[in-house]
Amino acid sequence: MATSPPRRPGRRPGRTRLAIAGKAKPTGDLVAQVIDHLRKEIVSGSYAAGMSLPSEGGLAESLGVSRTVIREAMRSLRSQGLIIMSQGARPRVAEVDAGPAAESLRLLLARSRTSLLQLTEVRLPLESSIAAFAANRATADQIVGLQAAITELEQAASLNSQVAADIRFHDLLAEATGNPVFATLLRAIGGLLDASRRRTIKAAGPQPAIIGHREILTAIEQRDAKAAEAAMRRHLDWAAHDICS
Amino acid sequence: MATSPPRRPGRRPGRTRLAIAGKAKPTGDLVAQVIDHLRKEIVSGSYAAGMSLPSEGGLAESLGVSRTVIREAMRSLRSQGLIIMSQGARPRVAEVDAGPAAESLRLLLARSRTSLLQLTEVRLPLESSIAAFAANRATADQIVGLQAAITELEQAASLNSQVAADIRFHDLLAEATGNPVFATLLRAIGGLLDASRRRTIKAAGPQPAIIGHREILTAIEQRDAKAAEAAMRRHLDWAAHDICS
DNA sequence: CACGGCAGCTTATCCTACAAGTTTGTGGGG
DNA sequence: CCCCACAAACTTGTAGGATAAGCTGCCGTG
Repeated sequence: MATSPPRRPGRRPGRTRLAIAGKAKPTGDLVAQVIDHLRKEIVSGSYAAGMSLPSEGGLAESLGVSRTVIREAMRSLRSQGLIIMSQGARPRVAEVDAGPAAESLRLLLARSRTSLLQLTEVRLPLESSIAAFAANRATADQIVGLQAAITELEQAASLNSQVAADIRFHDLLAEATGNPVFATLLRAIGGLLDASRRRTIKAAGPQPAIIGHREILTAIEQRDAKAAEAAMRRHLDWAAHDICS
Repeated sequence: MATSPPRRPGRRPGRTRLAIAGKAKPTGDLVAQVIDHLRKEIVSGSYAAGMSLPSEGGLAESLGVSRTVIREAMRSLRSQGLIIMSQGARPRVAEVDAGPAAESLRLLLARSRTSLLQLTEVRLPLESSIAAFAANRATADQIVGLQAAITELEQAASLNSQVAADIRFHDLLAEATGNPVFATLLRAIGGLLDASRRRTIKAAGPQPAIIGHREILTAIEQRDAKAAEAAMRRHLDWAAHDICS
């Protein structure tokens, strides 16, 4: 009727495209396109961590889709740990965090009924390599930090603080490799082993862990990668033995 | 006006709760509650894999929320790989698959600006262990599959199919460990190394890969874990050498 | 300058409508 | 009886508008 056609609601006919998408994307799934678009912007760094994203309304207008589509895309990105949303505030780009990946792994493992034993199997070679690399690369500061983590474990009174100190030592070790991939994978797997760690320390006390950590650190101080790896293997074998039995 | 109050739109006042949720959940986030609810049903097996879920409308009514909320929850579950949706069809519970978890890890690694060298450093101990475990556990069928993957690589004409066959061999190997955690981590890391694989095979041709794969498979057929691990180490060292230089 | 309050913006939820796809039931023909 | 075509019913995908609740920053007051 009017000069501008009133464009009734409902799915737009034909091949709808994002205003942004220069390349032809023959998929009819607008939400998926928006997810891809925003994810690329975030991963590439166009939207830096901590930065505020445009509002839903703004994105809807600039991408030429409805707010419904934007909201669904946002919900997906949020569940992937890429953005943080709270009512009233504009969505912000989340800091890089291994949490969502660990959660995703946890979900998978829960559904496929994987055992702690299987996690331990993966952890063993991973942490062994971590120990070896750390022996070659740990800086003096990092060695001091590792020492501090051992002291923390020695002086920890509660089970909670003991477990925390144990985790801290292993995290610092992964950091000392200078390779963030190790730290990431370790945290993803390690997060699933928290309950097991707890049980182990509760049953045997912190002493075995303290001894194991000391052996590992000694090998690292001597820059002996093989010894560090062997010490880590012994340390984890002890923990694994406790799981199986 | 009517006997039933017309319940105006907008956020419901006070503490809204899901009709289902028996336990008090003081969160005001309806979508999160629906996600939790459905996720529990799926993980616990109340909704078996392959089964159809109720329609959005049905869920909305039975949970006492609007279809908008259901849709956003579904979108989140979909991005976590728990359900599969397509227009017109009711959503179905997805089979257990490591894809989404691997994708999540891949996303994390992509954001943390890791180099190829760092990825290779992690890949080495991971794949070495995979080879060792596979040597101990591969079934006859899996060994046949590995053989087929090598043949596929030998007969592959295009670079694309060569790379695909290479990836396939490593994936099958990870599967042969019987431990899905290995497969998941490998796929997450491997996905980031595709470009590198491509370069390596393009530069050196498929022959070195074929030889490496054959050595690994031979060790596995002989159930020699140490030999399999060593063969994998040589195979990857060759590839890594190509990256660095 | 410090601080409280208000206005505007933004998200969270609800609703309705319609397009486009799938599933299902029905009827006819073999 | 079985099988296929076809239509009706159902379901998801998208648009758009409305209201409630929460956050942010600006401004005025002390």
